[in-house]
Amino acid sequence: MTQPLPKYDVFQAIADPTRRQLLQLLTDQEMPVTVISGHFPMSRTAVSKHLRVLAEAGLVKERKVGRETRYRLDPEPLRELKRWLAYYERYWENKLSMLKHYVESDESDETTS
Amino acid sequence: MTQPLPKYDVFQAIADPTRRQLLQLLTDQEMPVTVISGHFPMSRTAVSKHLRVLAEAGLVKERKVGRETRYRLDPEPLRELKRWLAYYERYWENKLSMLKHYVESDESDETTS
DNA sequence: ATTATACGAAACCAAATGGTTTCATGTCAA
DNA sequence: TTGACATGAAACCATTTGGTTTCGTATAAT
Repeated sequence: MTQPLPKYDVFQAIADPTRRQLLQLLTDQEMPVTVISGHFPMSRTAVSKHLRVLAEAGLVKERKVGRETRYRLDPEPLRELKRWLAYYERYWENKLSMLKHYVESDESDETTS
Repeated sequence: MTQPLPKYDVFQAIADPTRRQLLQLLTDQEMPVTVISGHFPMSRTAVSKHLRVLAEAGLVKERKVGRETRYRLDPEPLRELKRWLAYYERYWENKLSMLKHYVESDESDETTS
């Protein structure tokens, strides 16, 4: 009940460039925190925080193995992004519709004044 | 030269829910600031700032008409997002590859220890 | 000419963000 | 058991962010 109400959504999660790099890095490999942070010019703790943000957004899954925590990509939440994007896709698919809208709103005013 | 070096990229721009609503609102209509801000529970100035962020990311275009500034959607920068997304798409297209990766990285360790 | 409208700029503020360092804890290795 | 390693939690800090209010200015309307 009362879902933990994730603090971060996909949109926020991918807004940060470091987090996007993290996703890319974890695409093909499940990796422990220390190894992951080795790829970034910031402290392990900082990377760890980014990972938690990604985890809250559901973009990575963690798994405890001995004393280490391994992370791997879970692209599932990107579906939402895909759907969001699909809505606008038709607008660049044919620039015609764009132009149409532009002209229409333009006229609707010029003719009224 | 030396491009104004846009302060906001698409990822940041769409991270904010208000700005996503703005995009949606401007999808079918070119609108002046006052009208736009009428759709939001915040000050006109606040909306204006969001619009500037969107403009810097190239997601909206502004046009001065008399004393008003009209904004309209420009979905072009969303192509970049689309491309970014395409990279991950294959990973959810078949969960098989995901599982494969998972098992592989799992074994590569269990068998080594 | 005067007033009202549409807007941006500026100054300001609280909260969120991205980073740090330090400390505590659990697990592995000698 | 003793020490090293892997990690998260906590406290802290500077900057950014998202919002506000106030003021200036350009354009439109009377």
